[in-house]
Amino acid sequence: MLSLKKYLTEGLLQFTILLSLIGVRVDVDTYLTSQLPPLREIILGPSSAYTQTQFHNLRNTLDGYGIHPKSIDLDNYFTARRLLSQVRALDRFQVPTTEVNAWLVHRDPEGSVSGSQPSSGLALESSSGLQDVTGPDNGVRESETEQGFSEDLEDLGAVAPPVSGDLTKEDIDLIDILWRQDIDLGAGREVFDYSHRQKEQDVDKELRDGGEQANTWAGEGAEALARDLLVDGETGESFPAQFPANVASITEAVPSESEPPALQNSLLSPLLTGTESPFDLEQQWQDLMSIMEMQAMEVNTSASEILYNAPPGDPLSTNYSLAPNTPINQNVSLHQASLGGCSQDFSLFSPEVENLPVANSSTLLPLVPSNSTSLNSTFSSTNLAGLFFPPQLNGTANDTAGPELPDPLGGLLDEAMLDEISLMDLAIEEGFNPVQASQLEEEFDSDSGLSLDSSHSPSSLSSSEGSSSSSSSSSSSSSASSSASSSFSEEGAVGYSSDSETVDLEEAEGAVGYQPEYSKFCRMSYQDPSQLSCLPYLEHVGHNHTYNMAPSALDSADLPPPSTLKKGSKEKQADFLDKQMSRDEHRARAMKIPFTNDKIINLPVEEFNELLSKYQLSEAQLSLIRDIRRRGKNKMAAQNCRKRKLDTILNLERDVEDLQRDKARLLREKVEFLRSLRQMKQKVQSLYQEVFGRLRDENGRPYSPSQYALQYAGDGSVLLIPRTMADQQARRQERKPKDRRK
DNA sequence: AGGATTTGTCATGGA
DNA sequence: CGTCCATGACAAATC
Repeated sequence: MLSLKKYLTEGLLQFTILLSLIGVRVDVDTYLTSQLPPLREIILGPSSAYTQTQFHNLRNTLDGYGIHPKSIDLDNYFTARRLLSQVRALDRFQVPTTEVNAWLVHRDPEGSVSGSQPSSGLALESSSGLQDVTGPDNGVRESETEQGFSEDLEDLGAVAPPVSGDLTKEDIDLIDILWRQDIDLGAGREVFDYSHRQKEQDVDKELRDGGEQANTWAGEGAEALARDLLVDGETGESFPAQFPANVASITEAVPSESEPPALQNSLLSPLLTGTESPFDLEQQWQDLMSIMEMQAMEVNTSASEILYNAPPGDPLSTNYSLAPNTPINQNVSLHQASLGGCSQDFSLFSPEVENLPVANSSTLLPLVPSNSTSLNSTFSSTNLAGLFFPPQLNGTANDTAGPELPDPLGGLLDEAMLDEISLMDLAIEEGFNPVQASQLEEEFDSDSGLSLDSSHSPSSLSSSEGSSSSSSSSSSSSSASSSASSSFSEEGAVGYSSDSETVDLEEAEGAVGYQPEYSKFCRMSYQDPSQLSCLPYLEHVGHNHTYNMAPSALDSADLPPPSTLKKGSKEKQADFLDKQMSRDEHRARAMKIPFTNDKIINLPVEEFNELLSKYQLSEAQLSLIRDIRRRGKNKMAAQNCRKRKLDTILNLERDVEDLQRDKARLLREKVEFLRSLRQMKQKVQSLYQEVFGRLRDENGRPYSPSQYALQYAGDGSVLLIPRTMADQQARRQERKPKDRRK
């Protein structure tokens, strides 16, 4: 039965922690404060809450070596520590959300930049990037955007934020997912802008010059593309069969770029390097922002030259310098914008271009001529690839390719972030209501972690009480353990006399006995006089809860009734001292016990027996002495026990508060995260539509959204594929996550 | 007077 | 087996 109690207490505590953190719906505070019988009774109830829990065991086995196992204060300390660590562990478990949230806050287009991060300019860039995205006149603003781009580079370099070194894998995964959205989108868009313009020119020339389009591209540094174009036999679409040869020439301009084909890598590289410490999220975001900026500007050689002239030591410059030069497929050059990333730093993709699956599948229209063999492995390592980017083009497909194309991004987002979103949605639908969210936001705007305490149980002690309790507990243990050797006043009340006999006797005169108001201040500090320090002037007050008990038969002989009316001060003093004495002390005096109750009680057994042997004591005396010892020890034990109970309750209270704080914080973070996610989704969708709308087939006609869809491949390329194929791939892709989840 | 709280005590069980 | 300790339960003292 006892073990069951212990189990219940401990288990329920943990269960409470879990409930409050897992189930948003479970409100521990409600259970505790609303007096719902079951939980409250179990946790705080008269029996189980007071039951000694496994704290001892935990402490002794984990980190309690060398410490007296029965020290109350240590109970408090270790319990608090253990529970706190649990909470923090849970918090750490939630870190992904936290980290991502912080990151996303910066990209808030409204410029709601968290104060803790120094990238104030970033939000502005973000907004401008958005404007560019939606702006109808991207091409017109060529020059200014160009300038802005270079400025951006400087800014980005200046704002490079500190690296958050302890990102967990979940962090990185989530970040990468979000990163991919924007990167891919921004990339695709930027390329499309360029492609679009190119297209318009080239189409005209094609009509005029026939097969001389390659020459047309020479000026743009893209002549090789035309060479490599393949014509899809089914659709008639032209697509690059392999990576453009001109990339090499472009990369030459990059100081530290050694591998020419690394251009394509830049799209994914920021993500892939998420696991690499030196690359921080802020940087990634800045990259993304800059890419978005780039999409509004004209990509031409002059711009590239400017960029390339950036100091070689500037990593940002080198990173971004690649983007303008991106070779562009005349049909669909989605990938170029995505190459704005840091190819130099993250040349993860092998230069050797594996033959695209596209080549095998004639129906596929690879928008990006590049594909990398190392991509799949790299991505699988980040756990992202599977989610977001199907390893191979024909091997996987997104949900995007719905028959009626309404949400082309659905696949990108819904599938890629299936896990996260579903979890969050679940949480939102089940346990999270907007009212709560807004409340949370309001509460946390005040930056007060304790804002939830308004609903706190009235029984909760004030912090001062708690602190006094804990401080008292620390000193009481020493008292309990060392009191054996300390002198004990025979006149003082057993258990809470001062450690000085003379002080007790002489100064107790001014004491007024039990004073409840003081006892409340010095709660739980009755055992050790030193604990009265919270009220120094009470130090000498014998905190004796003297009973006005009727003298027992033994006492009656010797003890004058307290009501004896002798006016002398001596009498008064004796009277008072009598009152101060405990029953056992009266008895001891009555029986003429030759030593103090303090010794009787606190002496070790050997010394105690030694002491007894020194005197010739009657059987009654011996019996009384043993009773006194037993009762005295039990009294202290009872005090310790009650103190422990109280500490346990206080700890539980504190734990509940902590959990409430954590829960509220997590909820707030979730809200912010979802908000950012929503914005991202919208942005991605608009970009997708814009990109798709700018696509033209070889005849200059736009693709029908009902027949084609853009697909994001695992290597960062974007493909234009027929809907039917997209459907198939989507179906195939649906099964994968389930398998993986097993 | 009576409820609530504090404290001491006893019985019991585990170490 | 004796001792010590923890704790539930009870009662007295006190507020």
